Amino acid sequence: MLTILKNKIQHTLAGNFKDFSGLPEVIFTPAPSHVNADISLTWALSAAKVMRKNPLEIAKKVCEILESFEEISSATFLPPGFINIVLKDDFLVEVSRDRRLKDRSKEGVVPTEKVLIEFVSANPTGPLHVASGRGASLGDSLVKIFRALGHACDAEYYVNDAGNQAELLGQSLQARAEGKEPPENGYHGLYLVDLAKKIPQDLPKSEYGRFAMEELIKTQQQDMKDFGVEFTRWFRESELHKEKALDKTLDFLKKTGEVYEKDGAVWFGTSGENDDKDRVLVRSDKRPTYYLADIAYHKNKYDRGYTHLIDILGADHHGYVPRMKAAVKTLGKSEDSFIAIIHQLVHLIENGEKVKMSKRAGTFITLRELMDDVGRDACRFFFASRTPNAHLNFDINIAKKKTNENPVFYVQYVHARICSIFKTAKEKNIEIATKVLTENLAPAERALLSKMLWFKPVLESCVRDLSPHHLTTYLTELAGLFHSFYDSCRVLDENNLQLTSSRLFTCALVKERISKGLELIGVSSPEEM
RNA sequence: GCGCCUAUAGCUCAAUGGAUAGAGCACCAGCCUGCGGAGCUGGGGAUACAAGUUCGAUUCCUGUUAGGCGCACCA
Repeated sequence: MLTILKNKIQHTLAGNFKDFSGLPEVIFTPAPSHVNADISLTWALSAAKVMRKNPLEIAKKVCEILESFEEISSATFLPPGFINIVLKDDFLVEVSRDRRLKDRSKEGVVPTEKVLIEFVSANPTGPLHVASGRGASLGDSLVKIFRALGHACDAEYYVNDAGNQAELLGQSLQARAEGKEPPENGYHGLYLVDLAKKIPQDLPKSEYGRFAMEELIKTQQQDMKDFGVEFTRWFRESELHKEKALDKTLDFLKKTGEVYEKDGAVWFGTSGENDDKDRVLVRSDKRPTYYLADIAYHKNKYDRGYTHLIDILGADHHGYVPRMKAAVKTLGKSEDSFIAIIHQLVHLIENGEKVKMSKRAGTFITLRELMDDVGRDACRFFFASRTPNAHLNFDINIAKKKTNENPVFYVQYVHARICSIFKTAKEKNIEIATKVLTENLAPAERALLSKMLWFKPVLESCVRDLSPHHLTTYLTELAGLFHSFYDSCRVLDENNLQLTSSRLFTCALVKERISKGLELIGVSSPEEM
């Protein structure tokens, strides 16, 4: 409904200023707290450039136009040309009742865009560590947000089960089974000690690698499940080999003329605007590289009908992006059909010092340990609240405290409080209204309703920036406004049942937003805490 | 050496080029004979440094400093 108003304003302004071309788009932003309005526009400021007129005069004219709108109570302008809109209470109430996230105007249209987000994709040689948790949180939240807004979006985990890692893994496992230390370049994590105890008695040693890998894949799948992350598909590299996808991809690439042989290896001419040097596809010993397999995998994604591929990678793999972009281009796909989200690494801090993590030495902290210490909700909320391309500091001491130093409790508490109110209301047989009373709307309740206008726009920001952190910020703000409302507006008042049921409805709306928002980042909405 | 990312309050995080830079936690002062005090109200406290573009810069450009990551016929 807010979109409808925006479009209406856009058209009206276009009509009123039809002498000008290239007028800016109308963009609604929340009004800053000190101006006491619902919506702000900077349209006059940007229009001033196009019109070559004083922005303040434009703003004045716009306000005159907006004042005639039936949805708008007042429109005021301030230097240098800000416009602040106060909605009429009944319109605000109507809008806040609208829970639709999907745009109904597009219903019936066959979706032409299919997004595939690939994330985590950790090697099946050990349990998942905390950095994978960040990628998992990002990916899963984005998939859920994309879907909530009505986009077709799938989630995929690429299982690298075909490399020569299985052999090394097998050797490491065998060493552990014999009570020895794994080979120098092997896997030293203690998880293999536990796994060694589970080796079936009649299993030939040649199968140890396979066995360990399958077990570790199961562990990773359980980790993801317990972390609240769902994948549409766990795609195995071995599937590509089965259908000779690497050979076929290589043939395809050869036809483009960018493939050549040198020193007995097959090279791909990726250098140029993207990459800084050419890359090997097939080694001189005829074994394909990971790169060729990954090109085949991405080709497979396109062939399955996905129009937009999003890969979520840790910063330690960012150098990989240029060659993938080069490959995408050679596959005949537009460069913007492939997007890499690079998230910076997670630094664990314990007792004020950085925890050094080494996968080879087996001294890394697993996602499982973190979840057990901190709880899934706190983990998910914490990971989701930072923009991907910034480093994330994770203070283990604070995390372990399970105190309200983590804002997730602040948000969840709103949900628990509302549930408690509902419980009391039910005991007293007070019904929830289907509408909020617009007369005598208390300031705190009005502020709360106004905040709820921004739920969907916030989700759209998340899609725009490919990050769920706007949502956690929003939820914290919404929670703050609710606590404030709760404090100043008594909900249950048996002397005024009409007001009571109206406020119960406001609570119901908040509860819906909070719980939906938390759900989108994989956090639970407890009814009691 | 080259490339990518980052620097905002004591801590952890926000801010499509906009207004008085917002929150949570911590700290100080208040608030419970009513729906959950894991709460509310008030207070102090921040854009690494230097130039530039702009009516306007935390945001964009350049440089400096500090930190993280990457530069394989590994994945």
